[in-house]
Amino acid sequence: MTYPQELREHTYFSDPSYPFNIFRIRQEPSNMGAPSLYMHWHEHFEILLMVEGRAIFHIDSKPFEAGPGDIVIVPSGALHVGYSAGIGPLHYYAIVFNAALLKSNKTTDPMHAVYIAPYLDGSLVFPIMLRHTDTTNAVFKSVLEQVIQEFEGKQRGHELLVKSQMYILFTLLSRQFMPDQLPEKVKASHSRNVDRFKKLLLYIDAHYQEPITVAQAASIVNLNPYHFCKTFKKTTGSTLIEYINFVRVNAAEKLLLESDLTVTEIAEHIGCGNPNYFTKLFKQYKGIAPSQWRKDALRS
DNA sequence: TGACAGTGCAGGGATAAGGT
DNA sequence: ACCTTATCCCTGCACTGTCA
Repeated sequence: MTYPQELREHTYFSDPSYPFNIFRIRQEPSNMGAPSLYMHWHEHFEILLMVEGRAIFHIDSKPFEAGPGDIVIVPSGALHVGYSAGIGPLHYYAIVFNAALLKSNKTTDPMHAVYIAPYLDGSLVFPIMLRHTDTTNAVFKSVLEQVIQEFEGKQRGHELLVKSQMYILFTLLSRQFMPDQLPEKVKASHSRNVDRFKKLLLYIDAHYQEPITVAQAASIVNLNPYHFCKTFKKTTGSTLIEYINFVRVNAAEKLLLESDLTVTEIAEHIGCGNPNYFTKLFKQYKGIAPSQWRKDALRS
């Protein structure tokens, strides 16, 4: 089970001069709606390549349902979260890279300035969803598969080949989509709410051990509680309580793995004083009781 | 964006049963 | 004996739909 929580603030790049990484996310058959991608944002680009199963990704307020072969492009700085949309296994790749990977060292590179730079600095954006049924999807998918193969193969010089492939991908995307840009007004309409909620999510990450009410959360983002509930759901795809519980269960997962605390102690530690309720919650999100999850995790 | 009312469910308490 | 899990029941609050 992979919850790339680490993607949010400190995506792991083994070499700072090569800001590129690929995460393979595999999720066993679970209840529809099970979270598959921790809600997060970062200054990097993220491209999701669906392999198996179906998932719903909420990216800057908008839901996108994706199936095998679909490509999801998460723009730099976008708030995003993913949920399983089926009961079968879910498998996809998350390709994460910083704009610095493709930034030209040459200050006067007109081709780079025209075709690449506008997307790196955010003045232009690609469409978020590239369906497997789109005629051009196969080309982009093929490039991504080569990137994954090269990255996983780790042969000598793979860094340069991956970088070259990403140049090809950006250029092909730019060739395809540059004439069809979204108006600036559309982009601006979402950015305000997203920025507001980033502040709140930081607060929740730091205070999930404490009770957090809707009223408190609403005051952090300067909305009244009624309007807050709707806007939060619209922006993130989940309710406030669902999100807080998800953060708590993830924290519990870490404690189960890395500490000797009892289930009761962990329940208290994550702000869930009642161990009965904690067990119920954990099972709801993970499909298995906490003690059993610990046994399975330590065995494997 | 705010307010209101109705609905649903999160969360807690109590209890019992099973496992170590 | 202690810990963990499951189940039932109740209360209060979160959430939604609607209207202004």
